[in-house]
Amino acid sequence: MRMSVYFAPTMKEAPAEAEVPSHKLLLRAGYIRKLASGIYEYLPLGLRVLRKIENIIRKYMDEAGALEVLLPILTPAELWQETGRWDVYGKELFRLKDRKNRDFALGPTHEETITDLVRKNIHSYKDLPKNFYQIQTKFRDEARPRYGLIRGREFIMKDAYSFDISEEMAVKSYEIMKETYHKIFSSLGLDYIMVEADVGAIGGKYSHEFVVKVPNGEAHIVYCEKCGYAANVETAKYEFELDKLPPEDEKPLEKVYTPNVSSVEDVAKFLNVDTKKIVKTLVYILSDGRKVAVLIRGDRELNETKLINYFKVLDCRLATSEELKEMNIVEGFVGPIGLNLPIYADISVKDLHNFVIGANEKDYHFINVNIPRDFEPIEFVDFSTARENDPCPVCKAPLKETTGLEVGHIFLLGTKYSEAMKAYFVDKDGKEKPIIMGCYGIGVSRLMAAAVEQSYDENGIIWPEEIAPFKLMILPLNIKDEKIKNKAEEIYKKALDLGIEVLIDDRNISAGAKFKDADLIGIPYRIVIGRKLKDGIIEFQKRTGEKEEISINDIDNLLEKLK
RNA sequence: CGGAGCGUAGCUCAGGUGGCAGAGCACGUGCCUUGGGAGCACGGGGUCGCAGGUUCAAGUCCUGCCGCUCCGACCA
Repeated sequence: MRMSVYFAPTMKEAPAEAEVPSHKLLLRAGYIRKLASGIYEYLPLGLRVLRKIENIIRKYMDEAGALEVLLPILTPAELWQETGRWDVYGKELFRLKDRKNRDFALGPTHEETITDLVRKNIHSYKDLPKNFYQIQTKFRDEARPRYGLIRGREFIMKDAYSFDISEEMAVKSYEIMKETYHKIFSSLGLDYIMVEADVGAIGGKYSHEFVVKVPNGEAHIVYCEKCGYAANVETAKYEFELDKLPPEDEKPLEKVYTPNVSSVEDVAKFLNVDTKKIVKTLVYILSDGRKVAVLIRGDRELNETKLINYFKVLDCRLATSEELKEMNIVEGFVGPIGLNLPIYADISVKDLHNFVIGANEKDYHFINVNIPRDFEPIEFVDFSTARENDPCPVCKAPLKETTGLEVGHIFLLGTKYSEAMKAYFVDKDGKEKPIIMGCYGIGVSRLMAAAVEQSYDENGIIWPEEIAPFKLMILPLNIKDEKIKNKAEEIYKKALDLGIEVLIDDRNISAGAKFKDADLIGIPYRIVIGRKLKDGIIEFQKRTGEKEEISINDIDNLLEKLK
């Protein structure tokens, strides 16, 4: 491709609205443009990257035996009503009406549609297993689109759905997808990690996330370098046995005056005790209306996902100041003794001695509290958010913490959708049974951003070779110099003949501008043809920084290597 | 959805107390230049987000709306 006729509008400055590196660079380098919040146009360069990513995904999905389909984006409300998600999905679901006033939704995901296809066309165990996938635009009316391609309202996703005759076979399908995802993400040239994940609202038995490691990512994960354990902090087990304080003799319970001292830090300072000996009492309202008190050691953070899962509710939240007042609870001095609420405790509170709690009275705390002498929780449960240096739940080595971007998520769904939508098959024994499902997503457009987040410098993008829009860029520094121009054209033609994806900057602009644009766009390899041509020398550069001067006689060898 | 901020040329932004719409970059033409976003000259480009109000006069003050971004909640 020739830059002189291409469309890659670069910008010296990033638009003020762009905050994160991938957003700024993809805009500046002419890969994308914004149409509206969370809605982007893919320019020629951007589309090439998308296609590269898609093709890698396709290759491994096909290899795994998955069958590519293309489902409608526009889906009738009836399907969503069947599974109840028309109501549950909420405002995130883009809804619209047709001319006859019928309700439709723009597909945010396609469990309903694919299950409908399967129930209408697959009836026997002989037709199973099946795995269908598609690469398609998805719509979610996000409350807060952000970070460019990372969280959009319209985005491109690969979604796949497996259908099996038994739990055992479904697990097998799941494992095949897990392997396939490993192949895909390593082929994309990305530094990623697979972690255990929460199943979330989509439901199901278990789930893994594939997370590209980037600084300041949205996903918080802990992992063990020793044994390979890795999990989202939402779901990572807290191994408290190794985090316990040494046993102590019980001291007599005492109420102490702690004027205006309520936060854990303040109480620790005021009473001169370790935050590990202070116990926070949090009052939560569950989505089914229940109110509970949850105790957790002062140095730990409560994990609401674990709370939701334990109480088997959809959601939970901390009680507001007003609600506490209505319950006659003294905010800032809440404690389990004399509290008229069901009391649950995080395992961090177990075997804790002589600790501090609120006295349910303004400006007072109890010290030297002991379980079960002074009160007894209903149950000790793992409610803690895992964090760096916690012992690994598998091998006890200290965990590492990192952040990343979730780019893939796989779920073993079970029969949630097949039962709701009556997707049954007749088994060998003649009995009708629900099909066991799995679903598997990859954020294609988000991957494009994730790749940039992982690999860039102050001058621009540094694409992994696997997904770069072009492999080679040729820079004739002075197009008015016939010799330079002709040599560049000659190399360009050779590269094309060899099937190398090559971009030549044949524009009549200054050398500096060509270098700046080339750095910004981030093509992995570069041949620079300038002054030294008269000595028979051209330069071969990698976007990562290495440069070497080579003789024009070695060009054929060089191109052969790039093939 | 809660909190904060912003909206003036394609982009980045300046335009105290109300008084002729601005700069740099980008764009066009010409000259010159070609190893890190060169220089000179000339030129084109605006519904100052929208609507209403106050005023002799509004980019500027007031009200409402819209859009965009950030923090949080949410997020298969």
